[in-house]
Amino acid sequence: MLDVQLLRTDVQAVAKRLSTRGFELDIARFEQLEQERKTLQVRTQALQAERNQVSKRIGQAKAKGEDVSAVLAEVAHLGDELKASEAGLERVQGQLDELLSGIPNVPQDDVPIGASEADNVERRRVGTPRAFDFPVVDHVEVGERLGLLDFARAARISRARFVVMQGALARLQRALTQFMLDVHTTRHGYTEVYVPYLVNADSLRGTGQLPKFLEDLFWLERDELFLIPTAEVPVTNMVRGEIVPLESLPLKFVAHTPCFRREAGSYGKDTRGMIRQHQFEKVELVQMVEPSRSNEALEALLGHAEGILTALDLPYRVVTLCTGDMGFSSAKTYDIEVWLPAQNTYREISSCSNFEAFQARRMQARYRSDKGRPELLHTLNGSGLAVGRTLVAILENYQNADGSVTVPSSLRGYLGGVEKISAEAEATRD
RNA sequence: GGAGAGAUGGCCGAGUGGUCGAAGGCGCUCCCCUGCUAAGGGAGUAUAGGGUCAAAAGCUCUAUCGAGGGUUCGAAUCCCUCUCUCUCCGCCA
Repeated sequence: MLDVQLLRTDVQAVAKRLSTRGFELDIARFEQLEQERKTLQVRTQALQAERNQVSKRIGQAKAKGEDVSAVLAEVAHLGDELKASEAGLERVQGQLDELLSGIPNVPQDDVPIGASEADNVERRRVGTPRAFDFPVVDHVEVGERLGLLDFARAARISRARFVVMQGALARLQRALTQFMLDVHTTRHGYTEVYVPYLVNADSLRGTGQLPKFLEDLFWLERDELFLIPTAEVPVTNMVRGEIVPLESLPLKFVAHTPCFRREAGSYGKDTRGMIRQHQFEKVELVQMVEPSRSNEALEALLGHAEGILTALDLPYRVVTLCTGDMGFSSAKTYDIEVWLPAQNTYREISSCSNFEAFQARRMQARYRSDKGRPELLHTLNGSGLAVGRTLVAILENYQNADGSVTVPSSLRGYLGGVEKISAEAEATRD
């Protein structure tokens, strides 16, 4: 949520900046609601003040044993008037909140302006895609030939966009998760947290998934809970409604969770394979920092995510998302895209964003500044990394002509020293 | 799931219809005193929003005693619903 003060003082400038991301702010409506709000609030508060004063007088009079019927008659009219005024204010405030919570974050000045993915700006490429001397196959074929990846059964158990993995592949996913968590906790200074996978609506409002993106969520209506679409939701909401001491900053959390997404509106996209699933594993990095530090924190966080890819020796590139492609709550986002040889392209494997105070304002997540005043935190997060897609990248980039998959050296310790996953090894294992 | 008890400021804790944003204590900040330390004295110490103002300061108003609703001229206090915590029983990983 944007600072309403900002809109009051310079709505034109805000609207202009929002238009760069394809959002048209209804200025007339905002100004009209603000006008109404102001009138109603002033009137309501004046009536409340009057009521309070009279009530106080009644109390004093009664204490002295005086007759209060005259004063009571005086306030008789107040009740209905106040009630009507309060109701009006509440209605307008509600409309204002609705308008406000539907406005996306304002992009930072250095975010490239553009309409879509096509206008994102590549920032750097790291690693060289491997040259294959045999026809590469995609991860689905790699996994199915090994007998370790099964979409048909998953569909029977559940429905489309789910997967069953077994044997060395299931273990490889677990190894990846462990590896990522270990790197972030021991080398990058994050505190590992374990969090709920079912969250309430307030948490989703806090990080900006609600009210706009209900369609993308799995919703357990009976229990008024939602399956998390990302660990960002429970982890960021750890500080909702809190005022954290300055000394505790920056807060750096890493969490491994499954993520659940309905993928409404993406029916034709990525229907094959594990790229787009209703359920996938992710290791998420979240930071809460002082406002002046959030941009350097974003660069650092991006580096932490990249560290996983370099350790796995997977080629990738970093792109700065343009205004039109950024997420609703973000002020600046970098995507990391990993090389997928079978698609002959780079695909998103991490998204690192600075939300500035946008989420913190919704959550009322604050810290006590050196001036002693509570101020809104800046929140950031990024995948470090999407485990499922990392698995895809390994299967494709590390595939061999004989159908086996080499295990990246940094993961071997997590797999009991196994160097290669092959059909034969699977057939002979205990 | 059943029975009971509770939720007040950074913390402890008083407050069962009136001058209560809330006694008292602890903690914290500033000042004074004390040649160190200890002790003592004084002042201050929630959050959000509105109005005034170019802005800030200041002044002023409103809201908030777990959350939401209700009764009342007036609610921390009475009523209803919900959430959470604790104790006992049951069940369970």
